[in-house]
Amino acid sequence: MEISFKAINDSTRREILLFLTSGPQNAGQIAKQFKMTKPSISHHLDLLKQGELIRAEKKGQFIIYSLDRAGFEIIHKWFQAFTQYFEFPKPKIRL
Amino acid sequence: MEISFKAINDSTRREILLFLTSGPQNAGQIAKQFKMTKPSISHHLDLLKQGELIRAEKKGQFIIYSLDRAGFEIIHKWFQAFTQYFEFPKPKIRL
DNA sequence: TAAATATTTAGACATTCGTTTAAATATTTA
DNA sequence: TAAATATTTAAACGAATGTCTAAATATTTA
Repeated sequence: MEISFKAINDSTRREILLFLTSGPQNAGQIAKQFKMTKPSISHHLDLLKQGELIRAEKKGQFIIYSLDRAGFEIIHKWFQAFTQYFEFPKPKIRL
Repeated sequence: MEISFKAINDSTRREILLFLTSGPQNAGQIAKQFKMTKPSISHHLDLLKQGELIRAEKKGQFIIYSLDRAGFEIIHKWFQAFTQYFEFPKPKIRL
């Protein structure tokens, strides 16, 4: 749990998560989105993985990253303790 | 936004938030819950306030802290970008 | 107004964090 | 098997973080 909160406490990592909502991507494609070295992105990916927000799957010489439900569930569960006190608007349904 | 994520990336601060779900409390009462000095708690309260997760109201010689909807909404909005990809179970209704 | 109470501010310090460059590992292609 | 490609690991370093003690500010009470 600790590490999931840590993982989302960085704008680069949150952008990576957002990027992955468009579908699984390999490390190189992810790194290409940022003006930051590959080792830095690799480190961010590692933290996201530790926080169970993404998972990695080796495919030949590539490593494919995708969103992992587990970490989001951790955050969601934490958040729910507060939903009793506030009502949050539901997202508009997109027709 | 940045600061809201930072604010919840600390177990003491998350415990303070949870404690405040039982209702508004003054700084001393909050500090009493933790084995940590008052200045440390004061600093945590300041960060939570910066993240708009709590608000402070002076009442005589006390300062009363309570949950602030604004910060929770920031986190909720961010989270919603991912709810399209995962379904999260609704909390059981307490009868 | 002096003392007591509640809380914060300031300064210091060790630890953690985000980034970089250089080197290592693994896989594919020629 | 040698070269190229994809990605990570290691080491270093400045910046940010969490904690403490000491001092300051504000309010209430005697």
